[in-house]
Amino acid sequence: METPVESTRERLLNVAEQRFGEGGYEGTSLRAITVAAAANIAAVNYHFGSKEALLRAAVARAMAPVNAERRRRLDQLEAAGDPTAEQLVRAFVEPGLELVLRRGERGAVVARFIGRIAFDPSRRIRELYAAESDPVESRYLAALRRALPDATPDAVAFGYLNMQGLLALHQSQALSPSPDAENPGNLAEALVAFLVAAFHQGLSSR
Amino acid sequence: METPVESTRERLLNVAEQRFGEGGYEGTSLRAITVAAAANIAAVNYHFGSKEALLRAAVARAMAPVNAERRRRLDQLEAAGDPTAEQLVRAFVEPGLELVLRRGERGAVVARFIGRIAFDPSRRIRELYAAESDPVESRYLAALRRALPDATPDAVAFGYLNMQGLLALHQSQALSPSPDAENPGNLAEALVAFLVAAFHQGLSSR
DNA sequence: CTCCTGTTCAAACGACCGTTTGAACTATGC
DNA sequence: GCATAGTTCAAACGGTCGTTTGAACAGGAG
Repeated sequence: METPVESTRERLLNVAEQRFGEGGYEGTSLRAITVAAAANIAAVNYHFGSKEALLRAAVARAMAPVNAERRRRLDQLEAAGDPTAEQLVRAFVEPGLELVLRRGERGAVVARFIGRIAFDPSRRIRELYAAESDPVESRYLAALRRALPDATPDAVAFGYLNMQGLLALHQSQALSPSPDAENPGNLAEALVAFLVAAFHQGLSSR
Repeated sequence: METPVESTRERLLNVAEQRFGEGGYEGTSLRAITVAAAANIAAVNYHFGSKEALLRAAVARAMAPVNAERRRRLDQLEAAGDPTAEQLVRAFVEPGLELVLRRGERGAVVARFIGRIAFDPSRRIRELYAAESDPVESRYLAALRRALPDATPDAVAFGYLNMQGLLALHQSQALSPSPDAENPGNLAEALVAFLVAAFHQGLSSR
């Protein structure tokens, strides 16, 4: 071995990210993960404690840079005055899609993993994801309410939910062949335009 | 037995609808279904042939009235001239949410089932759903392109994908506590307004 | 060298999975 | 009556699941 290669723990997280993203939590066995990671079955329980703890660790690792970037953008926007709805939507959506843009194949794997887990059939798993994506939510909601004074708080919350959902949907690539699959940059622009229009026009009438 | 109660086949479909909608396909065992339906394990393979065939039958039964209503509305709209984007969005979204409105508790169960299966982690299952929801798709796309002459075909397809996705998301109740959970009528209106705005403003710039 | 801590390993645990079997039951047609 | 076709049943099939066990291995500290 020339390169000090990844540790067993890292290999498990990498493979878990990929397989959970492809087959979901229930649909992926620890044996499939450990074989692909060239690790022993018992390694999962040694390093993480259980299958669900492995998932939790993978979600936390995958969400950390996204949350950090969202926080950074929010700080920057709010330091310059009251941000517009478009700026806020951009600050939410782009960090989620930049994964795909900037990190090549691994970025696409991470994005699909995040998107898939966010909509897992099991409420338990969805809540596990929600806990990791929570930290910036209330700040975004407050800023959006300020940017859209004509919309009721309920309407803003409704829009935020739709934004979260559509982003996760595109991340997971669950929407059959997305027309922008081969061009993630266009996807981000199209999604931002779509959401901004919906926020501005579609919510005020409520 | 006084009432001729439902047949084993119907009870299996009803329970499958409910359980698959709660736990997803992988997360729901045939034993859980047959116990709740007061049927023998072997009944599934006798009446349907396999677990997947049971799912297929349940999806077909659940989608039939939705597809029929969408077709009916499309026929009616096109008979009266070129429909607007709002009319088309309404004709797509409302049949999917009317389930919840008109059929009480069972309607909500069916809606959640449909929404959940549409985003199942397994590509196989998603394709099974897509096959059932296909028949009206091309008609909608063509009508939408006519209603939005300023948007490119790709942009219209992108909007249709988002509409499909958001509807399924709200049907599945995967978006944590939806603010309109207790009032499905409002949900339909809000979703239509949200989507119509996005279609009109958000797609023309592409 | 010896101890010790951290890691990996093959093997097995009990539980649950979807599916199949063949016998038992039911009702209808003759 | 009897045969027949449709349905239900308990039981078992082989497999896979997440988890646990206890021994083997590694390498730095004393």
